[in-house]
Formats: sequence, structure tokens, C-alpha cells
Amino acid sequence: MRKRRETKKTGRRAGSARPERSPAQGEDYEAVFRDFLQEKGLKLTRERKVILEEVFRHDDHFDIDEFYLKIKQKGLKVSRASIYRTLPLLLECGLVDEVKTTERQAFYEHIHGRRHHDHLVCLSCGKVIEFYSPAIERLQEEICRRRRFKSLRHVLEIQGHCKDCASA
Amino acid sequence: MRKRRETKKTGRRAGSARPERSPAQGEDYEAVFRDFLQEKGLKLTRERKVILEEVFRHDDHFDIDEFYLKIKQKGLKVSRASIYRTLPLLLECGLVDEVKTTERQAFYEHIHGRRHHDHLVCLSCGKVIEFYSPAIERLQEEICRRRRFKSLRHVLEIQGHCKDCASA
DNA sequence: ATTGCTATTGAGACTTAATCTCAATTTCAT
DNA sequence: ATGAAATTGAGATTAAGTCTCAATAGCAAT
Repeated sequence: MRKRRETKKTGRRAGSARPERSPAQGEDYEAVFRDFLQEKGLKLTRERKVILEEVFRHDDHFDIDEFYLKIKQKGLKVSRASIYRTLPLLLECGLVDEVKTTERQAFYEHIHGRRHHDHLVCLSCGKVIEFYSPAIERLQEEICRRRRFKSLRHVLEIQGHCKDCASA
Repeated sequence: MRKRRETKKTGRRAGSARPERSPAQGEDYEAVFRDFLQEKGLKLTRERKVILEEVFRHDDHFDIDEFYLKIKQKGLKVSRASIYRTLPLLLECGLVDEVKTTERQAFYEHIHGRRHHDHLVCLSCGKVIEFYSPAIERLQEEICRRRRFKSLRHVLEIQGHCKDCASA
């Protein structure tokens, strides 16, 4: 008996609800995924296609549960298990980025054709603000080089209150 | 029926097992905690003392489960619930730092009298390497200022392979 | 198109970190 | 010493994520 979406969405994670992106622009992500799968001897199934499409329809951060519900609402059928199995693949082939927040859940966002970026997370309203600092990136590389640490990815998240919530 | 410590400790989180710190130096953390509790109308119980002492005996990162077992081994009796309840207090009064890793668990470390720092986490052996970059700190402040974001804390974690694991 | 091997799926059981419950106990200001 | 209020612990509960396995679907070769 799943009991999700209970305490969730109570005003949090409202964010700047951007409109969904039209699926027309940039179809190439499917090719990227297809190639990746083929190389690993995996199959491009109906479910994986649905998930891929849906990921690229979101232009915002999303969590898996929200994502599952959205797919369900559209009448498409993909199980939670498949989503949990497919997202790591999308991560692995670089189409999706994973953001671990301090809360228990992880959030995802597609990154194909987007720059890597980090996040400011408002602890009051849940808004996620993106930023990118080439200087910070460079410093991180420097730190890794000095310690002969082979960096694969990083998470930089600054938590606090956004200007709207700070004044209130 | 708790079934913990099952898949854990299989070589991971080995880290640089520093010797435990003698409890003699820097007793003041107890005063800090006591004052904090008093201010909030909370009580300094036996359990909280045990937890505090144990936290400051560790000079390394630790997770709650490991921590619970260590206390138990010493014959001291503190329930898991109390640990889960006390650590947030230690966090709140600034005696302890929480490090969310990409794995599901959180790790903790005491920070009283220590500088804030960030982490390199080795995905193979689990080792946690600390670093501190004033330049990065400054850049972060700059980013927040520009967006009128009131920063409370941040997490910067670079994941990859440490020099030992990268060569293997 | 058919075949056959293999990857994949979905429903639901399972795992596990973390939280909650509540009666019994402890702290501490008075 | 006393009593109001906070705290504790054992165990139930929650919820994210993983696993199982029989049924199904992709796809390369024919």
C-alpha cells in the first residue's frame, strides 16, 4: 500500500512553474539515448521512450514520485520500478542530472544541451535557483588536481532563504 | 526487527581511521551544549551527555548506526530514538556538522573548534577527504549577495576516485 | 515475417533509515 | 523534597528505494 503525496506539495517545491517545453526542439536526445543503450546491449523499450520524453518535457526539477504521477495522469503506463531503473541510465549517459537535497529525496533535471550548474535552495518556499560560476568550477578542478583525486561529479548546494522569503 | 550493518562496512568507509581523541582537551563543548539547552528550556539528560561525549570522542565522520553500536558496545545505554533526537540539537547549536552523501545516509562530524570544510568523497573506498577553499567560500558569498539570497549553510561535495582507487 | 535468445517489465514483497507514539521516568526550578 | 514539563525507550509506522520472478517485448539472424 503506497501512501505517497501525503505530506508533500504543501506549498513547498512551488518554485517558478515554468511551462512545459514543446517536444519539437532538440529531438537528438533520443538518438543519444538509443546509442547509449545499444552500446551496452540494452533495448529501447516503449517504457524507456515514455520516460525519456517525459524527462525532456519538464524544464524544471522534479522528483521521482511527482514524475510517476505525471506519467500516470497522462494515461501512459510505466511502473515506478521502471522509472527507478531508467533514471540511473539517463544519468549514466549524461542526459539527466541528479540533485541530492538535504531532504531525503533526490531531484532530477535533464541537462542535455544545458550547462552544468549548481543550486541555491530556499528552505522556506522550496524554490530552486540555478547558478553557474566558472571560477568555482576552476577552483574545484585545482583542488582535485592537487590531491590527485579523479573527480566525476560534484554537488554544490547553498541553502538559505530567497529574497522573497527573507523579507517576509 | 532491525537488520542493519548488513551490507555496510564491507571495506567501505574505511577512511583514515584516526585514533580517538582524548576527552580531556576542550571540555567547553559541554558548556556550549548546556547553555544552548537551557536557553531553549530543554534538559541536559544523562543520554544527551553520553551522546555529546561520544560525538567528541570521534574525530572522524560517522553515521548514526555506527554511532549507536559504538555506544552500545561500551555498555552505555542510549536508544536509537534519542540519538536521532539529539543530533539535530547538536547541529542546531553548531557543535556538529551534517554531511549528506549521495548514498542515502547522512554522516556527521563534530565541528566545535574546527573550521568549516567541504568534502571529496571516494566512490570506491568511501574515504572522505576534507578540504577548505577560502576562495570558493568567497565566491559563494558573492553569488548569494548578488541574488539577495540569505545563505544559511552549504554542501559542496566532489565525488570521484581517490588517488589510491584511481590507480587500481 | 518468424524464431529464439535475452533484456525488460510490473505488481507487490521487502529493506532500511528515519520518525512517531505513549506510558514510564527523569530533570530541575522552586 | 516536590511537581510540572521534558525526555526516554521499545516497538510500531512511514516512505524512499530495491528486489523478485513470471510474463512480455526487442531485436538480430534467419
